[in-house]
Amino acid sequence: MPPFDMGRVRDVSAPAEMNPCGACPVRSLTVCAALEAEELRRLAEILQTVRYEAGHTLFAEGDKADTLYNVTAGTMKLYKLLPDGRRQITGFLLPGDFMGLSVNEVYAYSAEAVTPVTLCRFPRKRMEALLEEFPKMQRRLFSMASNELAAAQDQMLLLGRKTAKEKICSFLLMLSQRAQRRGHKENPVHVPMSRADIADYLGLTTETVSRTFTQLKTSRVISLLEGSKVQIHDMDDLLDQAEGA
Amino acid sequence: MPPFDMGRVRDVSAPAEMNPCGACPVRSLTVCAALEAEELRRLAEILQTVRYEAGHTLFAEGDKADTLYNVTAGTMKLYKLLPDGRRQITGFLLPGDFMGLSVNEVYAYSAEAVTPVTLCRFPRKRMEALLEEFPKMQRRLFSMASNELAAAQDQMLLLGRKTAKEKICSFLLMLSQRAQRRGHKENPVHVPMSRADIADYLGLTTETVSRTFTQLKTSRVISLLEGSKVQIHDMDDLLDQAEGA
DNA sequence: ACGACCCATATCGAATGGAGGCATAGGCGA
DNA sequence: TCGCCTATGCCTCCATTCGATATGGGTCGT
Repeated sequence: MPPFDMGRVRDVSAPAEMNPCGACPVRSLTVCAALEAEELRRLAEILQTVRYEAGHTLFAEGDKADTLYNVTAGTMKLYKLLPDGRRQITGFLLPGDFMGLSVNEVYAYSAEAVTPVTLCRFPRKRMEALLEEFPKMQRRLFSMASNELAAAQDQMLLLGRKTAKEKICSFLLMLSQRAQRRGHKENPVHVPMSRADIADYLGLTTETVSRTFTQLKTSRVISLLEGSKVQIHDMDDLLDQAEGA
Repeated sequence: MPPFDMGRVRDVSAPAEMNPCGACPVRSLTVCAALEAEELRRLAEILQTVRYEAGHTLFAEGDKADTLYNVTAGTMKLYKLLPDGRRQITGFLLPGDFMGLSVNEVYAYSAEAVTPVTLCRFPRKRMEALLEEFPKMQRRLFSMASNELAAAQDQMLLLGRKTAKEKICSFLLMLSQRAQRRGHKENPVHVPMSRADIADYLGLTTETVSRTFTQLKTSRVISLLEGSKVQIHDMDDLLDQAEGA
């Protein structure tokens, strides 16, 4: 912990009557999609908009899970640790992604900001009450969880059976597709996380990630651009490389 | 496909008025838990009880997902394939487990019986209608999906960061805990699946699985018993071994 | 019932290789 | 300038691959 906590909460929420949700850029992607104006207003009542610096830990595995979050800007990482420090990043969260589902009222992973982030913050109890009231939102959350489950299974295939090169290609492809679904251009891809984070997400070491990037660059599959951007030369080629075809 | 399809459906459902759910041994574990008698009756109306032989494939990745299943007896495996045949088993289903959640109305994995199994079979459409009607069931399903998500994250940590020995120990531990939650004794553990299946679940090869079992046997952590059973000598020791402590 | 045979699965040894570990050098931003 | 992140060469090692053998359950013929 640094002497000054760079990640302290700054409440930047607008007065409730302005309804921050109305102008939310990621509303269509997340749990608030398809809510009526009145329902949105009720949701806005219980949320708080917060901002954290890169590197700030929001919560750790095992903490009491009394808050749910929705990412509205920036990138987060979720991870689990082994006693000796080995780390597995279970997911990167982009704007529109939801975080905080828990089992036994305890977080099953730690959460840290990769870039500066802004989040909607919901007290768990009040959120649950609202879910009771709005089955539409409940269904939406369930559907998001189903999607995450499918993504988790893809990740298991990647971790268990893919080679280093296939892992990196799959990773770039995933970032590209997620960017696209958020209305950004799918190429070049912005890769905001460090080599170490990529390694801990793909079950590799930083050295292997680095070497593999070089190899893909040399074989003209990708180029590394300014500002952590990666240019994909042939999307179909990358897709083949990602599945060993 | 064998000349006779050993896995064909045999409808063994009792007449509707007998309400097969009333006597269901896994009701408390699954989606039907906490349903009232009347709701159970409605559920029973839309389900069919089916039985398949070991080795039968219920559906394959990419098939239209118009049916949901609930395992009532036996063990199933779910898996994904790469074009060249590499396989990752994403999960083993035991009695009480649910299967068939889908994205884009298409199954994201293939499902095959490991042992003879009996299943409750729900038409997707009618199940969805019932979920609308019984929010209690919707919540229960969401809670089951959340648990699965947490389990998937544990599995990512295992696949990405654990050694062969830690993987095998974690696997045995998981089987033991799941048996316990189903009211069976947690030791010795029944391990109904082949070395190849274990390998494809843990991201190893059959040889490594075999060698690791011998190694654990030699170092007196476990014993292999008759009938695919594994005796765990010290549960706490196994837990330490599973996390590299 | 019994043994011979077969096939699938499991086991084991030796050699190989892909990714890891370590050290160092280079680059970039604070 | 300092410190962190990244890149790369060299060597190591764990798990894989390949090959061979053992085991065990099931089937068939006598």
